[in-house]
Amino acid sequence: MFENSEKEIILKENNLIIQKVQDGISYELFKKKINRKKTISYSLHKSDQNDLIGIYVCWQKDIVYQINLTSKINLNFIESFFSNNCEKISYNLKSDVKLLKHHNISVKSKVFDIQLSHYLINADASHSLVSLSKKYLGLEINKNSKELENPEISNLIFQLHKPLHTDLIKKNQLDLYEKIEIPLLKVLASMEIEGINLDIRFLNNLSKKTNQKLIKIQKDIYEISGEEFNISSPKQLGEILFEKMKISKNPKKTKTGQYSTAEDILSNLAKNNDFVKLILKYRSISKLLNTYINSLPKQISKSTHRIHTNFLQTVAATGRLSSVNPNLQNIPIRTNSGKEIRKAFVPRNKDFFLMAADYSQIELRVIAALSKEDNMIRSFEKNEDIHLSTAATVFNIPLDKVTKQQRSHAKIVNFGIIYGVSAFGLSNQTDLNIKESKSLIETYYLKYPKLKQFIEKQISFARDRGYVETILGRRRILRDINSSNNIIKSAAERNAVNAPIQGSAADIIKMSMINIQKEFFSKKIKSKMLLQIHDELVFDVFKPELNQVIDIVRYQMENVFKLEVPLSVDINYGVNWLEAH
DNA sequence: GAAGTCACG
DNA sequence: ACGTACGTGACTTCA
Repeated sequence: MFENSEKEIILKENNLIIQKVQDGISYELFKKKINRKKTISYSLHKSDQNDLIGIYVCWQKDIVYQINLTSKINLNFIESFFSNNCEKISYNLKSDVKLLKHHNISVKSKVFDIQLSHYLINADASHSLVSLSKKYLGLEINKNSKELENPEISNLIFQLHKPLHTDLIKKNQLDLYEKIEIPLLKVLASMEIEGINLDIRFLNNLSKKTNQKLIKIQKDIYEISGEEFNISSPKQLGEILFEKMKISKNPKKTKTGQYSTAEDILSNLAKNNDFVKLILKYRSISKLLNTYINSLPKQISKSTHRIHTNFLQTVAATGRLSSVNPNLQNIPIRTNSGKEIRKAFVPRNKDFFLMAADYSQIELRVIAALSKEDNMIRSFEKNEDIHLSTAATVFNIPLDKVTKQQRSHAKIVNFGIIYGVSAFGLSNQTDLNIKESKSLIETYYLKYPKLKQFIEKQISFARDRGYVETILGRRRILRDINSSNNIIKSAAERNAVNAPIQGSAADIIKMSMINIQKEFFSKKIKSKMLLQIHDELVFDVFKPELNQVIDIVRYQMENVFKLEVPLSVDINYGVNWLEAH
């Protein structure tokens, strides 16, 4: 019906027909037609300033309709498009949800996200349209994904919908996709739109003080070394330390043959060398200054005056989220000077607190539950300090006889279990030599036999099936699990143990985020969820709601999924993120 | 753009 | 006898 209309422009490129839908008769017909379709793919047309100028839609291979916003075809059309019954196929729906929200439009239709669905099929693989078109459609596209234009995008994602949907079912991921990832995307969109308040004046002050410290240390370094050089250059620093000053007999080198000046190496050398201490001091201060103190203020939105991170839902191979522009999942906490930076993250105004809710030892609880290691489960049930009780168990002594050092060793082994422990790695992390590390690990397995069985079971499952699974059935494909190269195979075996643990913890916090948001909505809570940092959620809490919010968050986080161990959550609040810890 | 380093869980 | 912890992102230097 469009072909005969004089008003439409028909373009052909690569067999793709692009039909412009104009004001008047063709638009009216088009609207009726859209409402009869079952599935439509779309791609939002944005200006360089990220303003919405139109939309491309596709419901038939190689035919794309272009609709530009005009006085007649306005946002009402976009709103009804995202409200009707027909399923909308998109690529990176979260970014569209945010843009539409900006225009007060919410997505009510059933949706399918190409990128997100493939993340569940194979998280390690590329989810770019170019890769997916090759894998599922056999198309060789000689462009990189950034060069694809909107009409091409809507055409490709229309064709990708069915094969991806089929693959989701085949890989048993549809439930996880529909019940977790799709609802979560909307939660993340709200959190990103909300943003977090930053105290710029505090950071500016901190910047001045920190900068002075740095200059002083720089001067001291130049004085001792007898020359000025770029301390931030590992190459130059290595030459000063290991050639000019000869501070080590057998300097460790990196894989490219350069002297390694990494922290763990310099820390050892610093024990009896004040110059190296100064270098480490310089390094840590310049890191804080460049990555956080001076950078975060530049990321504040001019319109909202807040920091809006972007949570990436399709990057981490285990099912975790990641955070970019800026990364708010690696804000310093471990050192005293690092902690200062957390004070810059503040509530939206005086009527709010910043509140943090942390899962306590969630990964160890997960491994205790999955392995059904009764001894460890009991420690969690009794709410004991898990590293202390591990030390008591492994060294066969009462809890109150455990030394600091024993607890610290137990802690390192506990983490080692999660990562895939080795005697070498353990001896690297402790003052134990390889022999002592080996015997510590053996004793550990002797006392926690089911943990050892669990590890073996994961590896044999992976060898059998080629993947491992989380508590919600999220898969990580381990193609190297049967590799003839031992190094590669061992790495895959560590992944077979680690991925279900890290991934199950990710499943759990994702579920709780969805439930918390739902509760906030139904109880008309004004407080907002702002950040997720793997085992922690951060909230802007309206003061009158404090007790109610604490109850909701604790209940939802602790009861979201029944494991054979209790889940425990620590909640704190205050006038900044540091106080909320 | 890769390499090295280091911030977090 | 081999080389190692699991998962990320950002910054600086340098070819």
